[in-house]
Amino acid sequence: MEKAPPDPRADSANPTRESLLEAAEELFAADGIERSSLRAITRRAGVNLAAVNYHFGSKEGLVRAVFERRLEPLQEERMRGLAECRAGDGPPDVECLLRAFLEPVARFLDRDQGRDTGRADDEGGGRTGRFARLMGRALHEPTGETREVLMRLFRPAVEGYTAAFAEALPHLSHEEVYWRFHFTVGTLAQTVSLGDVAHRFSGGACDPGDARTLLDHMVRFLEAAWNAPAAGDPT
Amino acid sequence: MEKAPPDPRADSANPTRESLLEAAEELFAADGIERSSLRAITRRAGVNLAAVNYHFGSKEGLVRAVFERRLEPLQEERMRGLAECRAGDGPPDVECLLRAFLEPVARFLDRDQGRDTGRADDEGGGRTGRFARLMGRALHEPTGETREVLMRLFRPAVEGYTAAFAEALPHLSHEEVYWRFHFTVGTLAQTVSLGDVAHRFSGGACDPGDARTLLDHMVRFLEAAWNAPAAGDPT
DNA sequence: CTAAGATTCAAACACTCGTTTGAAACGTTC
DNA sequence: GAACGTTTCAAACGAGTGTTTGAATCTTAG
Repeated sequence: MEKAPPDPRADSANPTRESLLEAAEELFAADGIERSSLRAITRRAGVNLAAVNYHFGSKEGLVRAVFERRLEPLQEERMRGLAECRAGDGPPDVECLLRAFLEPVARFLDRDQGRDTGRADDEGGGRTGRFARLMGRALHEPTGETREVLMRLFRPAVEGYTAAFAEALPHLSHEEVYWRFHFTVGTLAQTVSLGDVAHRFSGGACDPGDARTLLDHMVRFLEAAWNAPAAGDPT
Repeated sequence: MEKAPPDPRADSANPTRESLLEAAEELFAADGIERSSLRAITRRAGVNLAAVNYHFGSKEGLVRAVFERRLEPLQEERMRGLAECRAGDGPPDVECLLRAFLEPVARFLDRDQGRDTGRADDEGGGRTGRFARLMGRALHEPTGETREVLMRLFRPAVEGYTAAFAEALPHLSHEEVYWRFHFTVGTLAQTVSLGDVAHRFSGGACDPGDARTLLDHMVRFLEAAWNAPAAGDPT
């Protein structure tokens, strides 16, 4: 209230804002949010230190903007995919739901983000996309406000998809649907943020940069998991 | 090399060491490693600020000690469980492997840690066990050396269990076994460190403090997932 | 051209961090 | 009880943090 950032139109048009978001995303993904100092971010972005507080109000505001820039379109895409899975008459299909939920993230896993980062891939990242690692990591950073931002951004998709899964698998209890959805998110988060660990442990057999193959692995794994018998079911 | 900490015998007998490990574990779990300052830790432990550097050499040494204290027995327990699953003649059973791998962690989820912490359960922590949350979070903290410590502690279990899963499901490729194991760890990590999110999103239906029920949910989910058809398999 | 507003900049501020220091207190052994 | 090594303590150090400030610069309109 007392110090709203001066964003008259926080659109794309501002080069300083954009380079800050780019640099912050890179460093957040590489070193974590807390370890990335504003001095390092502004140096990388080639702008003055005070620009962060001028354009975003605070470091927290920058963090929020970084997440919103990526997560809002991602969640919208998820909601569109959910609507498509519901296009038919009967209950939605489990595989369709899984693909609609996972695919927008898998796209981030590809070496290049599909975004206009200017230079192709500088030394900054590892084997997987920058924002992919950042997203997986962000869930586990307990910073109070960041967590609230993520919850707010995720909530519509969580509610929409759990409802759809409940329709697709009507024999599952409310509790079980939520646990299985939680497990699904865990599978995704682990893969997205720690794919390089799988690469190392597997001796190179697992390539987290091959988004298509990885997505197929995940869908096959999770589809069978969702179709597991319910709690009291003796099958 | 040049400044080895003076641990002649780093055993349990030292009260300052012990209170430091306790306080550090609590704060690391609650606020994250980086956000927990040595001043806050030593204040909570009721010891002098310099005690950390005296007993552990550095903050990094304290972090390492916190993880080793819990993870070494946990991994040993996992290895014992793995040996039990292999007691029979045929290939090991998938459910047996899952329970042997997950159960030692699920124990940490219970409100009381089941460990000899002296007092039963002090106020520390939220709905799930302290160390449980810390473990899930630690995987995602990119601190260079902490990560190496965790990799070293986890490696034997990873190798042992992936080999056992490969025997249990011989139709799976090397790559697929590692990915599915990776997904399994993700499911566990998410549950362990973000169980309260599931609690919130589910409107209270999911209780991450009920370790037994939760373990059953996970095993049922993951067993079906492991039994999913292989990559090229048209079933 | 000039006045007004938006943006950038170097410098400083107030603070916290992990670590170090050197003296005090402690416990043990001769 | 004196001497010793171990452990604790208050205080400070130097470096790094996010943020603020006020003047300089750029942009745009009257």
